Amino acid sequence: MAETLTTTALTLKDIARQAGVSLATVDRVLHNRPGVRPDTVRRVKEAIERNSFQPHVAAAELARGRARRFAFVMPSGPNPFMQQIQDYLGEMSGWLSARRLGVETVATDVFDPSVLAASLEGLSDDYDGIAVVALDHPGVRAAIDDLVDAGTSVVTLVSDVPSSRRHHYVGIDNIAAGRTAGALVGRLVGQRSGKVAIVAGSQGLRDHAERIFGFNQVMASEFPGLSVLPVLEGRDEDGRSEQVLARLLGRHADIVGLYNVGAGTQGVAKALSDKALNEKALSDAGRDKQVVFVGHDVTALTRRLLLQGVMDAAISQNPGHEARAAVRVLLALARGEPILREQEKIRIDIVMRDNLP
Amino acid sequence: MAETLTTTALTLKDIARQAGVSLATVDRVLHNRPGVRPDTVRRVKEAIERNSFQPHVAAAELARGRARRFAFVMPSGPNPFMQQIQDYLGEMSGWLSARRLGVETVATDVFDPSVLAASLEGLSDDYDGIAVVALDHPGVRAAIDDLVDAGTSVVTLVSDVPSSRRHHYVGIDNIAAGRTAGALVGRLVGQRSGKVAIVAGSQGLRDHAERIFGFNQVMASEFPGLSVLPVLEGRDEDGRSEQVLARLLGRHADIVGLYNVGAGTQGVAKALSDKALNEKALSDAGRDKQVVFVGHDVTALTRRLLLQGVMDAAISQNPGHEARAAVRVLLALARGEPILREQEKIRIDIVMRDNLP
DNA sequence: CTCAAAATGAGTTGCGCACCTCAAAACACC
DNA sequence: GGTGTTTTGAGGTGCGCAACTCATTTTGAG
Repeated sequence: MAETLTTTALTLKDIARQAGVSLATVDRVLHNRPGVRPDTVRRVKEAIERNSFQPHVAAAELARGRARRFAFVMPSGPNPFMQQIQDYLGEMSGWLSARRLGVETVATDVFDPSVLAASLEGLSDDYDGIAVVALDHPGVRAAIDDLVDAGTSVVTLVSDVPSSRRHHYVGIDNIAAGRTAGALVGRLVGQRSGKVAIVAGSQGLRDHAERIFGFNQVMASEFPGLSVLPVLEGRDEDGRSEQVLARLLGRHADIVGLYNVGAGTQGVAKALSDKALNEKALSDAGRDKQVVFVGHDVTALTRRLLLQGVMDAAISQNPGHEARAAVRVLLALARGEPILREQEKIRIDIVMRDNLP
Repeated sequence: MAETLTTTALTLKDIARQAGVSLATVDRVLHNRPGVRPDTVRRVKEAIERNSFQPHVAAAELARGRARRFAFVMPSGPNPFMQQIQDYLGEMSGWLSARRLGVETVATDVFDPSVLAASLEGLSDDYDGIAVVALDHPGVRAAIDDLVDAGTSVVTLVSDVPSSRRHHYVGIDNIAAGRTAGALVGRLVGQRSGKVAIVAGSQGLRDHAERIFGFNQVMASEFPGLSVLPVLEGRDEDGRSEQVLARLLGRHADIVGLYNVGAGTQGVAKALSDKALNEKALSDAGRDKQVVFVGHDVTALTRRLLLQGVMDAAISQNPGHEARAAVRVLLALARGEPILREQEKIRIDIVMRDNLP
């Protein structure tokens, strides 16, 4: 009836006795210190295996005694999503200080590779681990690899540099996110045929490009009745996004779907509702006359738009989860503990009105 | 440029000095031990506040020295979702034993209130905390309250007993989950009108009833073109689910949507694909002839059905997250640490083909 | 067999805190 | 002022491990 998953009470002393060596030797093996014969190493490791012994993390942490410092290198500028991540880091402060962990945020222009690389370079002396919202660029990759070589743990956050030797990536697969957006737009449009608009910040941003790629993939293969219009670039600004989209909506009367890849949501929504108003003047349109609108991230704004029915779905990555996962991964790396991949994996959330978090 | 979120290096000794008292007195205040004048208590607490001091968890854990034991009271029988939770608990074994935490699973008939209550009664002697998949019944509520009175931490898992004094609920809002399912069926059906079928395990199960309630709520208020047929009860069994659904599909040619509330997914899918085959014999039907199928949980089966396009969406609660959240909450309760509500909250996930985890 | 190098044992210290004891001091009451 | 009670101080012990020193033993090379 009761199945035991774990039982332990052993200490290093027990391992030493079982292996027939002293505590000092076990310690040497455990921390890969030199001066132990290979055969002895094997005997100790066997004893550890046999008992599936795990050093008591609390004791280890206490004995090690070092306070660890982590840096979060984040974009300067008023990005609401990044702000959310920082807010959630702030909420962890009690948790962090109870573990003697220091987390500091370093704001920098992550969009300028040389500035970002320069910001990273100096950090390895001051920090045990670094989480960075990274631009995928050779200079940045080199800076990351230098940090890793210097013994600093590095995780990329939200935006990855797969070619670097970073230890971990905390974020979503943006191609899959784009595919998800495409499937949603296509399915929610239903049997209607028509055109689909895309508003992005810039196609030069890796994450935006990947999302667009995934989106187009799905549209082409599964929704032949929908034709995708050339991507509009709104630079993640409300004003410009509104402007370019309004012009497009004016030119094409048969737009049935809209994918907003990045920020600038306020402007996009404005252009869309203006259009709806105009049409209402002409005919009393039902749901089927409306444009299906899918965007990214759950912010105060998108939350409101979802509740109002202006927006149909938001593709989201949980910023709180990302903040905590990054800290946990850095901590696990610093302690030499294994990473719980399943726990740290960031999911692509589909958020609609009724499952708003 | 660098903003400090946390800095600490203080110890209890520093607090004692600042408050002008001895270590012993600080200890008394910290652990609510008697024998300290109110005025002194205030001074000590002020010193703690002033420095936002947090006791070092590792040191506290080590000094306290107690190994903690938690029990997970789960349904016996082959429920794949519950099996997943247990699997994820198993994956944590390293993490658990490194913290000297023992987690054991207790299988019982959670659907029989007296059996469940009896299982719970004996547990408070052996365990510091208990997670239970609870049936909402007065007897069970009483058993939970008894455990709480005995000083045991209790969290309800997946299924709640809101009227009890359990410390926490780890699971989703099933009404909102039903609403989400309703919105998905309605939106994916599009402009078509017709009938919608519901297959549940039993309307007597609180979670199923709540989901159905939420589902109907949305259908009634937002999709007047769709009429919901009486709920079929499949007892979460494949055979029976297939049978009742097949009969319904035979009687109503204009079924355009299907909501499977619980298990029995295999049977539901079978009935659905048989119908599709029959129709294909008559006319070469496009997507618009198909039945929109929304169910719950991501298992090997639903994953396959989503990939095949048989199923359109699965409403899911992350079993790994639930397992870990339950453990973390029990641990936080045992240690007297605060619970990170945001972290432990279980979301309603919408899983479609392209965002399959 | 000799000697240096390598491997190992034995032991110490301290991390920060919980928990305990015992004595001293402060206080309240008559 | 004396007595009993409450409050406080001082100190010790140990949790399990990391990190270190120094003495001793074993090993391998010559």
